[in-house]
Amino acid sequence: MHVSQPLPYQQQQQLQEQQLTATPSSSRPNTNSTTTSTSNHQSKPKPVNLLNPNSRSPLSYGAGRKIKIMHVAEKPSIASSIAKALSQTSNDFQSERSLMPTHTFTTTAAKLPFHPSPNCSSCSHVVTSVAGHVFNVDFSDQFQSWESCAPEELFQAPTVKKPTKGSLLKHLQTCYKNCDFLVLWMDCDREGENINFEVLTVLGITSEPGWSRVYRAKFSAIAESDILKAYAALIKPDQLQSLAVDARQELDLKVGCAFSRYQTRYFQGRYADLDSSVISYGPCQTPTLGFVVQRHVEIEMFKPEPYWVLDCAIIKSGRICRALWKFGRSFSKHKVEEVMKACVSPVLDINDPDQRRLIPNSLTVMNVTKREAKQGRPTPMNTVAFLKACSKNLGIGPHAALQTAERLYLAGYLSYPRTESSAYPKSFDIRYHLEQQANHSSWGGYVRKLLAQGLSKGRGGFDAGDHPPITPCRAPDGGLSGDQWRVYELVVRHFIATVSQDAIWNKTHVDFQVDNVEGEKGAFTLDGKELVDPGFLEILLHRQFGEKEDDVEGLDDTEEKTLPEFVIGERITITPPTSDSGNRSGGVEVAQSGVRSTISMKERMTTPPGYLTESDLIGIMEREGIGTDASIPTHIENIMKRKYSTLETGRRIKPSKLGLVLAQGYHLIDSALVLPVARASIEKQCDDIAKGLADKESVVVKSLKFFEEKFSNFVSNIAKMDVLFGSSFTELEDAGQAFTRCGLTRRYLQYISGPPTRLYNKFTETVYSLPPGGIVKQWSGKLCSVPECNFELCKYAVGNPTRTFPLCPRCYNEPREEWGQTEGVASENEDIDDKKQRQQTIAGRTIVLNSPLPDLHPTIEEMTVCPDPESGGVFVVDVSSGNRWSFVSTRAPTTLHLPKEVKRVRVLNKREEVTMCRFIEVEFKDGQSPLPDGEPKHTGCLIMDEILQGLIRKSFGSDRLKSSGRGGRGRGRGRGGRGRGRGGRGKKDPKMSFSEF
DNA sequence: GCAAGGTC
Repeated sequence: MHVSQPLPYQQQQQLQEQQLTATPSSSRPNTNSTTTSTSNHQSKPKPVNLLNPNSRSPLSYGAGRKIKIMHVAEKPSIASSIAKALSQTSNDFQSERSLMPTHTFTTTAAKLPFHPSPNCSSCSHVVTSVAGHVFNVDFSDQFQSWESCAPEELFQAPTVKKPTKGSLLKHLQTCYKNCDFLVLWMDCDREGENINFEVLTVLGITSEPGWSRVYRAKFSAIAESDILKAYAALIKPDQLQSLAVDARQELDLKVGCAFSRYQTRYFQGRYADLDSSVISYGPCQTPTLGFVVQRHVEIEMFKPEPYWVLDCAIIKSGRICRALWKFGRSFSKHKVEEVMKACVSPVLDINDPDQRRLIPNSLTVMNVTKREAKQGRPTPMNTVAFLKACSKNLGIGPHAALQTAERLYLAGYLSYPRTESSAYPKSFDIRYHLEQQANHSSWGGYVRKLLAQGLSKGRGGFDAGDHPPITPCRAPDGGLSGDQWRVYELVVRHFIATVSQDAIWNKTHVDFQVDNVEGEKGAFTLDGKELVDPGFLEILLHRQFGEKEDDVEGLDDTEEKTLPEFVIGERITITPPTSDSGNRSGGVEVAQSGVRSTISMKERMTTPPGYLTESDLIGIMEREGIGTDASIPTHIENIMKRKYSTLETGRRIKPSKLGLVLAQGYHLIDSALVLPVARASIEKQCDDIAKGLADKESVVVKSLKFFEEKFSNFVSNIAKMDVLFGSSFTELEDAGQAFTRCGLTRRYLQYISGPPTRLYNKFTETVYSLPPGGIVKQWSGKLCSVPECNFELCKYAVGNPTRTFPLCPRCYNEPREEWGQTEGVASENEDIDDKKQRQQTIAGRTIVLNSPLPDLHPTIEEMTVCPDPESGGVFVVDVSSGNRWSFVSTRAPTTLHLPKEVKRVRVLNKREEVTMCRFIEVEFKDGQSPLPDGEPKHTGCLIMDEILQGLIRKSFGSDRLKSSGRGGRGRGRGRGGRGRGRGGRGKKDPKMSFSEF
């Protein structure tokens, strides 16, 4: 048999590079070496039949020697469970807290056999983890900008996978060094399987010989025994499931972004007061909005109608009990009147021999049943139940609840908060977790009692396998307060309740029948209940947790209601209502025994349903398959953030004007866009991939075509939605104030305060967006220096201290390549997390902290006094109208201050011969020239002229709008990374020196 | 300025 040797690290790197170079350049990213093309990820070069893992047996690999195995889990907590379980027999266990906690240890083949290499002598293990997905799917750089293409082109645009954290790739590659085998321990679901293949991509294992030494551990719980069992029965990663996720990712991205870009552009180009920076669309967020709007429509459509009921009051033993009319209610007043008349009319006394005497009618007790009823203890909580409970009982929204639970999890107080399981796994040590709670001042006593008398088994629910239900796993210790404490207490009490006794009620049910009215029309019932044993109710603060026992109706609260004794056959006189006492049926004899009843008719109105509560919405989303336990809070948060809906009292969600017109607009054009079916169809297609019934490529092609058609239909019918917008929002031409002049029409542009802020020319119907973050003001009437542009310039003031730059509305929106970029080029390996840290955003939009015009834009060039080597930008004259002159860097919060004696600064056309920098002319205020000879003016190049340098004081601001405490820009991200010589800002001599030039 | 899905 062929025995393959492990690939040394360098060779693995080469292999990966070869694979990357083998991909067509058109679909490859051009800059980032860690980026791989989606379409080629996992599929090229052609691996040795991935679907037939046994195509090459590794059994004799490593025979007789020590082998090294790398294990990768989806999150650090699982990695540590795995390490703990596998290292039981080892005595060299070590944990290292690097980027991801990494555990190493050695085991012998005798004590812990590794089946893929049964004849090795021993195994050295390295166990580490990722943190969810390693890559994020996005469009390639050329399709990032909204200006880069028409939205419909996004359907066919190439996608790339960008690392969420670049340093993680290095970490994994380092750990894999010299490893013979790789065992993947991601969560056992589709996403986990996809992450498996992401790790394989990172390690460059896309073909033999690496593939034959890759295994997947399939575990259904994270107890030691489950881990060992999975380790003993390793399988191969399932590429089909992973491909299903790839397909889902691509579809979500393309459909979401195409619709979002299109409708944002369309409506923001027409209406001024949408109050949302982006009009997003998504296969989860839009149906979520749809549910909220649907309820609104139900409420709006609701017409209250009068209905009538019979109200029966039974007075016995000095108490009044209200019996329910078995018939329910009727919308016919006349019918109810007739029944009531029959009920209260006197009847012939059958005991009267003459059959002439009238006596009042009676109710007869037909039946009295008493029985014991159990109210079942609650089911263990999964994420969805937890989120509902937090919203309902604590008034904490799903987003905040999950965040809080996550913090509690990381601090060790709670088990993993994202779980589908609502039943304790067999291996879960309930008693152990309960004992941790036995000393608490509020519930310790109850817990001790419970431990002594014995626990009940967890009731109902479903064990999804990967995580137990949400449970406390650390004793309360005074370290918690506020919402963290409230959430913790809720989980603890609920946990205790799940293993407590059921509550036991004594329930009484009494049936009454009006003597001469047959059937339900003449039937009334009375229910009472007494708590015999509170069981779990004693520990719960929030009685909503109590679950109804199936066969007990009306036990949805814990109120006791005792009834007087009734005996079968007992007859109760019906007294006519006092209002009718004027015509008491001609001297009817009324029984005065103290037991009597009245029957009266009540008019009521039907009432509309309320708006959906968060809890309702979570329930609907779960039922309709919109989002996952982990993502449901995000989708709800999303429709709030985008101003599609608002949170009202009682944690009810009401659609906004914008949300309403969107959802109703989709209904007018194509209901499928707002119903859960779009999501369902994506899911269905992906299911087929996972099951091997369809191949990924053709599913993606087919689905894209499907959504592309939906998109084009949407575009051609957008007018239908626009009508709704028109009646709800202000059109741009009716909004805003005259601001600066357009260079094309010489008419004033209107300033739309937004969000987003923008300028609008109603004659050309053109929208000019403005940079977000700073303040845009009118200026002097000076025109843009670009030939033929002629737009009036504005001022853009940003940062602290404020720097003010010129801004041409048109050039900002239509930049030319020759002017260069406004954003410093990111460091070579910048990943998504780095980028997030570097950027500040307002409502999702990146704040423009520097000059909005590029440095080579003619207007900027005219004002440029010298380069700013530290940032790669240039210094320009600050255009604020204050009386102090300064030069500001276009790419960093750096300012060169001129003294207050300076009256005016002019940038001349003349350039210095060596530095090519422009000469500047400084003019001093009358009699205030600091120059030795009192010269009123001085001209020179800022870099070469010592007098000018002597005048200048340099200051550094903060890059951040809000002070973050860290200050500074972190790593140098200047263009090309040059000019890092100066460092240590603020500590330097404030007088600037250009000697380094 | 865009999605949804992992998780930190």
